[in-house]
Amino acid sequence: MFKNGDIVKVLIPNVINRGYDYRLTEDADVGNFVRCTVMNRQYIGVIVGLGDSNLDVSKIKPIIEVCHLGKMSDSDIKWIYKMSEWTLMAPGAVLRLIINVMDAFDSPKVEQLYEYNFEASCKMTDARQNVCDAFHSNDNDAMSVNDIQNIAKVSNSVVKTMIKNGILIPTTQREKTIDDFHYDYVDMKNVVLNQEQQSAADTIASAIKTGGFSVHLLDGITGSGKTQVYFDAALRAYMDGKSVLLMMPEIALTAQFISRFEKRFGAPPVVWHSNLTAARRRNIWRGVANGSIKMVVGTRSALFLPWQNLGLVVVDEEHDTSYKQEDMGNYHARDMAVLRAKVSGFPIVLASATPSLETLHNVALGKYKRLRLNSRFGGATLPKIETIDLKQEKAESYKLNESDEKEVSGNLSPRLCAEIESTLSQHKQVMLFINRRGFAPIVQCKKCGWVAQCPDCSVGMNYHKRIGKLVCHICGKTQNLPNICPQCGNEVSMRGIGLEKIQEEVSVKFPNAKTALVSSDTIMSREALERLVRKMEDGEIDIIIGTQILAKGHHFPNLTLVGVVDADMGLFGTDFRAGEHTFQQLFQVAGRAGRGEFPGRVLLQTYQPEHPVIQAIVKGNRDEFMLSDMESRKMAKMPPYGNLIAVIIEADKESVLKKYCEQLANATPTFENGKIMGPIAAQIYQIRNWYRMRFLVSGDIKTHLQPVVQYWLSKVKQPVNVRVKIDVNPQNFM
DNA sequence: GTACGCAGGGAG
DNA sequence: TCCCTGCGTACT
Repeated sequence: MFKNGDIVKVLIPNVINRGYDYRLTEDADVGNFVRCTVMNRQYIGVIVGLGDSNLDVSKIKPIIEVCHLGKMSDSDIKWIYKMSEWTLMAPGAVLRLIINVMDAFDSPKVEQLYEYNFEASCKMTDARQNVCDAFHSNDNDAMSVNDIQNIAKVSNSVVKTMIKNGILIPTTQREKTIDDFHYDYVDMKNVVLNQEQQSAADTIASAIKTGGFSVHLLDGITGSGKTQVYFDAALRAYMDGKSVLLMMPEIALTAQFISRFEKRFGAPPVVWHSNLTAARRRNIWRGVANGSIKMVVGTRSALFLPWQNLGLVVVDEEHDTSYKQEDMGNYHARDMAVLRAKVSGFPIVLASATPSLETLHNVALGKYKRLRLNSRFGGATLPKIETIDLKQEKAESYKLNESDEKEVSGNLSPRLCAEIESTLSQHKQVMLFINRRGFAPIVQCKKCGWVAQCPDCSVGMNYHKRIGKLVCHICGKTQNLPNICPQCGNEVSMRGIGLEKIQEEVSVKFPNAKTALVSSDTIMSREALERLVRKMEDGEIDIIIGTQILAKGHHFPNLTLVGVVDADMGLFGTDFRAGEHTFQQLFQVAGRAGRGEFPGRVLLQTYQPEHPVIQAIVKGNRDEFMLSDMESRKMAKMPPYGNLIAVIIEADKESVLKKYCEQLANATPTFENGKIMGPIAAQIYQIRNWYRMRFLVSGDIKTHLQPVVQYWLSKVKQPVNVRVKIDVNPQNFM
């Protein structure tokens, strides 16, 4: 306990902060949130210890106030520093992930709020639908104009018109506060676990009871009932008075999932994701901080809520790449969750049908305990998976109009088409998977070879037929499609396959089928996805054509055929994880077929039917494939058999970038069992007009690379207008 | 990161 | 002489 007048060290939630000293104006403790100023700006910081700078007393400012809402425990603070050590983010940058609800300590704002008037009929445009979805994702709470714009991602004029037309109606100005909610859960005892599930649940339960750090991998195929097992664990920890976090990727957080939760726990979960109103974020943050919210279902950022007495974390779909944060700092939420459990000493559950290689490696080392669920629920059988060799079975070309002379080359092989035909005739549904948005990934001149490029990034632009424009998939910039080549004036052609192109082919070859296109371009919110799921369930769709957004989470009982248009896509990247990720993705997609009472079939179109990844999926031998992939990583000393840190240098001026990289290259330290490679131009050299170079630091598994990188970077002064991004265990090699 | 202060250059 | 810009520094 510190006394009024003591000098304490306060961590400021700021990208560069490592702690500043302040004078207390009242008694306070380590872990207390305090309000203070840095350069005349107010921040909420955290007391992390006794002041230790040798500053003149006159320079040390007083704290404005101690906030009596929540507290960080010693282990929470330790976790911040551990995470900082691991990711090489400043501790303040880590704290900023926690204190990201800026107004959590202010009294609620008085703002005009609006309700959505569901009685009013109006013309539904895309933008208005997004507004409607924004209300749905916040339980139809009243919202401010600001919230509506931010969440629905619409302009002010859309909101204004909706107010004028009476679709949005002004309502009370008071925001709901934490006291307006009650979060009590009980075991509804309406689920009977099978023997396998029960034994897994018992193992986790005993870990919760004993306490202390342990990692459990809940390893079971889709439909094997992983959710109910971790629900069981969550209940036990909750009943023990512990706080519980159920973490999952954004797209797995479905209405289906929420209703299962509600059924089991007797009340809906507190849901935390990126599309919440400011008031709701504030409420949940405060509720977690004061301990009244003890269970949250949320995306990766929920790990950074101000947890009190956190006693269990579940990471569902632990292999999912969306756990890797890449814009605000570089951290892997799954790994940081494990770190948090380790520091605080509580059990953590990782769940997946296709665990990551890193996790399986930890199982092999005996660090993680594997709990297998083998039987599929309700007797549903796994789909039969076959390949179609595109070298043997060429897709037939087609005419866009009967009268056309020209034929367009197709991408759906005769066998796949025949299977679609027969599936449709049985009144069953078809899913076609192609993991590329838009119509064509390359727009090129037929004569001179000119390729449409993004003016701000060094990548080609994709043609999107739906909006009739060229789109950059890196920065999102759109441009008009040139009618003729701007270089030589000749005709331009579309090359490569995209989602929209497949839809075109489907509409020609199956003119009577009702199709739906599903990608991040057409599905802007979880609600839009839910609507689609409902349409699918109601049989309003015959053929659903989509990207990986379709790969998980949904039961479609009538879906019996899945066609993967290009199974080779992603197999031959430079990324050493290409095989693993392709396997996981195709495995997940394959899992969509035949989840109901009807057996499913999966057809993979490929030029490489003998490729080990394809063979592993066909034979369904995940473990064998993982073993062989693991072996090749071992040979190449790649993770998990080696450590990697990517250091990406970005600058808006090429000269500055070049000079700094040169200095860094000259300053590379030598160290045992590892090396620093580079600089090379990053795979995407230019993004949003910033130039990018990349160093790769590698070392064997026992070498800690973080201190090497830290020492190396500290030797060269970083110029202004240069960004240094440090990516520990990079997942992506852009 | 970002506010602020200083030095240097151009316009009046 | 004033003001704008660009760079460097310090922030407790």
